[in-house]
Amino acid sequence: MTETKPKWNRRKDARPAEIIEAAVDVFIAHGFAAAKLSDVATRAGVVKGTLYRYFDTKEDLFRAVVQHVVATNLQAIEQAAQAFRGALAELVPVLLIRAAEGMGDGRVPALARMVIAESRAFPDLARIWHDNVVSRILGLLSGLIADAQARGEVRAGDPTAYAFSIVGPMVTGMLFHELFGAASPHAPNLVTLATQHAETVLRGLSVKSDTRRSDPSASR
Amino acid sequence: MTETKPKWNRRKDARPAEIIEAAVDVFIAHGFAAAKLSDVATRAGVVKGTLYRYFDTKEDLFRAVVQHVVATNLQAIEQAAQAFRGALAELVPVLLIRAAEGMGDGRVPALARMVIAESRAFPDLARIWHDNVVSRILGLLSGLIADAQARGEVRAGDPTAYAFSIVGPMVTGMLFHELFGAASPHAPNLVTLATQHAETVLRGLSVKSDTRRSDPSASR
DNA sequence: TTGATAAATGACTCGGGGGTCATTAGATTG
DNA sequence: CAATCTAATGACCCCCGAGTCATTTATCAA
Repeated sequence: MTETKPKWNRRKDARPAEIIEAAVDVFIAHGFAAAKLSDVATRAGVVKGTLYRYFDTKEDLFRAVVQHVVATNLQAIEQAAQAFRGALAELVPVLLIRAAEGMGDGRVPALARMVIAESRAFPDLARIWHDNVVSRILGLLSGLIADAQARGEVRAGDPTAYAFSIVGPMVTGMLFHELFGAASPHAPNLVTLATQHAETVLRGLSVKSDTRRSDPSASR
Repeated sequence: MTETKPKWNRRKDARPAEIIEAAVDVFIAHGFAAAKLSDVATRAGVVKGTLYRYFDTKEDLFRAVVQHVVATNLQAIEQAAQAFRGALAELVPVLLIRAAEGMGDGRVPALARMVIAESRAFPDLARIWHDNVVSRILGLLSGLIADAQARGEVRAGDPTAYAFSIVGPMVTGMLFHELFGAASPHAPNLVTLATQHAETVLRGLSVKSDTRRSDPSASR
């Protein structure tokens, strides 16, 4: 047993990923302000000082965390919807139910919560989230809606607002679970919500229906 | 000019309200962790030490702030909806549009954001918000929906999930504005969203419609 | 094998802000 | 008009965590 255990080893390229991974957990668990860099370091199997070789400041590390998670979950979302060709009525239920299932792990909602929490202190953080997640999804969806309108499948109206009609309840439902857990008597079952809301909103969007409401002032 | 200005005066009963008022602004502006009690004190025209005569700790003050705002905006919400007797189709547009207008000042959304931000650190905070705001609104609304179902106005389905279908887009829209402002090309106009979504969701809920969708599996 | 390089360490500084407390001085009462 | 009470002050303590840096030591190149 001459030289078995080195006190540590160099991992110039492996470290950043390990640190970010650890930081994700710590930030999600405690929020930005309450997260301690020493905790991050410990969890990464490293010492605090080491962090500063890879990240200049706590904020930098936080930004890296956000971008990491965003990038991770991005292609999945984008592929799922972008690869889709067909009637909106086919896509919406699939989209919502997939969302309901996919958010079960709590990684994305937790990060969304973080972003909501810290975006006032770091406005660029909101921008990252907006540009990479929200804007893409909304753009994609409202584009599909506009197409469906052109094909005469969907009633006249603002496509972006329609996009909110579609995804809003799911977003709210996820937030509800993230904040209040399943304990509340009003906690929605996400899959039920997705199924039922898809049905409901599609009935509302479709041109075929003819509910004859009192006010016939058409668009906008 | 013998005794014009006293250095300060006693305001045993006025102080707490003034302090809370100041704290609302500071907490909303910076979030819990970043808010400095010295700032709160200054804004309240007082010195930091004075705060501790009325609130034992920063957390206590924060809780008081939340409860204050909640209490303030509560009767307004409750009256508006509870006093209402009539068809759901009449209530929903009014409710959503009022929400769209009322949230313009940014007080409630900002606090909601705060609660979202800090609820992991202070779980009881989430409970306060849940019990006093979310639960009441949801209970009220799903009750009205159940009534409407009993009268044959609304299709079968989970009333709570329907409630999410109604309010979700508005909640999401408000959050959007709170987080990203009006700068984004996807920022919804809240009044437009309220109007259009009310129309849409009511078409989706109504039994009269007969969109004849592929799958006739009725309830659930 | 042996320098040279720089990754990693850990003990350190430092500032900021939450919380305290002896003192001051408006109010209050008789 | 005292004498008393206590709201309010402001100087203070002190912890804690972000960020630093001289030193150690694994790794690489020659």
